[in-house]
Amino acid sequence: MQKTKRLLAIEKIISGENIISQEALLKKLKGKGIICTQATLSRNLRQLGVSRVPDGRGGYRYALTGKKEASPDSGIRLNIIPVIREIVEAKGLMVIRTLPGNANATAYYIDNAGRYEIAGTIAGDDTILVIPRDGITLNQVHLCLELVMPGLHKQIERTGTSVSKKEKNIRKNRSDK
Amino acid sequence: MQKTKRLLAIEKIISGENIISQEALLKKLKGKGIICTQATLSRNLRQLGVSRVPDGRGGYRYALTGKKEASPDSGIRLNIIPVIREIVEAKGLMVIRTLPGNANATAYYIDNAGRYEIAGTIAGDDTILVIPRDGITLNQVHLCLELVMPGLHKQIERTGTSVSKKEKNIRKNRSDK
DNA sequence: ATAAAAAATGTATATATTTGCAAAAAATAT
DNA sequence: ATATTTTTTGCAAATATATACATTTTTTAT
Repeated sequence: MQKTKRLLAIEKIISGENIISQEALLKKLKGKGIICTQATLSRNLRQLGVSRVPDGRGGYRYALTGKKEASPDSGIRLNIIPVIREIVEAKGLMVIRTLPGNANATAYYIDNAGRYEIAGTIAGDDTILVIPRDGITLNQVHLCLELVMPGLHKQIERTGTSVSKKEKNIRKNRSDK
Repeated sequence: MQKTKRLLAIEKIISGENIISQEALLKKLKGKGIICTQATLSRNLRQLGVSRVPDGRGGYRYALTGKKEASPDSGIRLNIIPVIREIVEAKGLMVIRTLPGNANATAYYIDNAGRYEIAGTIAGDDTILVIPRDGITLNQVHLCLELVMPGLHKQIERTGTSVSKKEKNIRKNRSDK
């Protein structure tokens, strides 16, 4: 997808250079062969959690805030799903089983998505505990994970609930905002 | 000077409420008898290092960035506190987020305090799950942690639940600087 | 493969924020 | 106290960013 590539490029540029406006970023991207409009950039920046912060010298620059610095390799994004073996719900929590040794990387990935729905994750060797915030249903967490890792549920066995049409609606509303 | 008073009021408002635009802030100030134009506000915000950050839910809010919190009173500061970034309550549990790699040491520290209120802790890389004993409220756990790490809540953002009276006081004191 | 639904994008425009400039207020010097 | 310099402010205008809407592209379902 074109968007993913652009998002990664934006993260990279912003964490490495002094970008003072969306127009400036637009040009940098152009230099990399990535072309879009300022409007798209505006939307992408919001999505990435990028904000315009005072640089302490009377000006402004764009910076990644709230979320972690650009993840070095993007490859993990595509490979993250195959290591997930099972998703189990219990006690209002979600337990994700992964291939041995893969829990941490996966949890790290989930954390990095910076989703509000997820209070936090804890990873052992092959198990991740996902703790939803109060007021967040497990279905919402599923949707959230699906957003973070598109295609996830198609591949993974899910124990404990079933996905309904209602869920789809929730999802729709979410992304509409 | 009028300006100083305004700057302080701005900080206070922004750290306590969800401000989504300069216009909104303008009104809040007006409610406190502080009147100025949006242009002045713009200048003040830059001076304060306040920026407009994506709120993760499709909107924006103003937030203090790049500013260290005032660390006034107590001389005794356990160096464990600075690694704690956030405390979230969820599902009757408490999730403590730390700087990467610091969860274990912190959890160990908490365990060693030997508090009855805490059934146990589980730590990943940057997240600790604190499990209260049955019959123990999260507020009790907070108090407990405060005992173990005096000054903790003054420094840490707490999210996930409605705020108790006791806590409001803590917050109040905090923003009063 | 085709239809249906959802997501992404550009255009034009609305909204929000910043800034040049002149006036007013505050601080400093005489 | 008065003049001089510096800082702060409002106004109006410039600039920057966000968004409604229509359209295209991508994804998902049949």
